Amino acid sequence: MDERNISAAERTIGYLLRLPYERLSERVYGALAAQGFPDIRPAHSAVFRHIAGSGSRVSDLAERARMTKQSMAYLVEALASAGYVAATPDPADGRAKLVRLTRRGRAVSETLVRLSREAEEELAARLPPGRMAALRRLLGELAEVLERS
Amino acid sequence: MDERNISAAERTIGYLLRLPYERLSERVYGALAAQGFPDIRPAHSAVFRHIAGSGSRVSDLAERARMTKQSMAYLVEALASAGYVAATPDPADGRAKLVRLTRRGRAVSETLVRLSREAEEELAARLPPGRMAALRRLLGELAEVLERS
DNA sequence: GACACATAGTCAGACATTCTGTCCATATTG
DNA sequence: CAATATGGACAGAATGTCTGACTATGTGTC
Repeated sequence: MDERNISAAERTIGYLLRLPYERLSERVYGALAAQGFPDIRPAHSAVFRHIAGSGSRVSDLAERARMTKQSMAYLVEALASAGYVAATPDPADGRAKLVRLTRRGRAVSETLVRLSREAEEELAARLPPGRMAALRRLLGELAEVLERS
Repeated sequence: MDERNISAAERTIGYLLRLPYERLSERVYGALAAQGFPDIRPAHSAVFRHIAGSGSRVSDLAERARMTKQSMAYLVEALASAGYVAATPDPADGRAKLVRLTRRGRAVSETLVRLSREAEEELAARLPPGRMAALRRLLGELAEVLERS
């Protein structure tokens, strides 16, 4: 059996999910760097994706991103020292601090969403009409099932 | 805007791809560990996924996995010292060596494919009939488009 | 055949991203 | 108030990736 071209049957669903994910990441974070945010890396999306407009606690961010508090704190610290987020004490809890996006952080967040949408649209244009919408719909259903566990 | 529950419109396609990928990875590599291969981690899939039955060069593996020779050599070395692969000189090229799966390496490869299929089937059972097949088909089309670039 | 260039692999070092374990300060609850 | 839980910080480690520099071998041209 020649595995140079992995047969369709042997492509795991994980491989099929990972391939486009990585290509999109490369593209989006490359473009983000070109637009003046070279220090934002894919790992930081865990923060941008989950942070609330009113600010979030590190613990909350960690839980939503399914990582340890320490790992999330590392990401937040990097973003804070680069001016993308700022932390203020949580008035409701003396132990906690609220992490908020700065203006620059909001710019990153909006740019990420825009670049991702653009990448998706360009990819959609290379597929038969409706395919990308169907894919998005299916992935949404899958996410719903997964979030329920 | 409350971002605690990311609205469907704001879910990037990257996020939608990444979510199931990560859940599947956790599950598959957790099960693999439980079946006696605790030292195989997701990064090693770059080797298992691309290695040819007749053996592959490190450079070839690196290129197919889209990583540097050095990074691939690091993964191969870890697998070699744990007995999952073995390297022999390439008779056709004195600079090169051929990396081959050992019996134990083939067992891992087969187990990975099986576990992934099982995970996919169980997930499919939690979706309306046909959805997983449709998803796989769409991801296959997407991969075809992406490989062409 | 010699030289120039390309390729396979290695060594060294760096960095990013995660983890575990430990600890302190503050809340919460019986 | 005592006991426990929680938010966060500090220290250390493992993993996986990169760049740069290097050696040895192969390839192609004169």
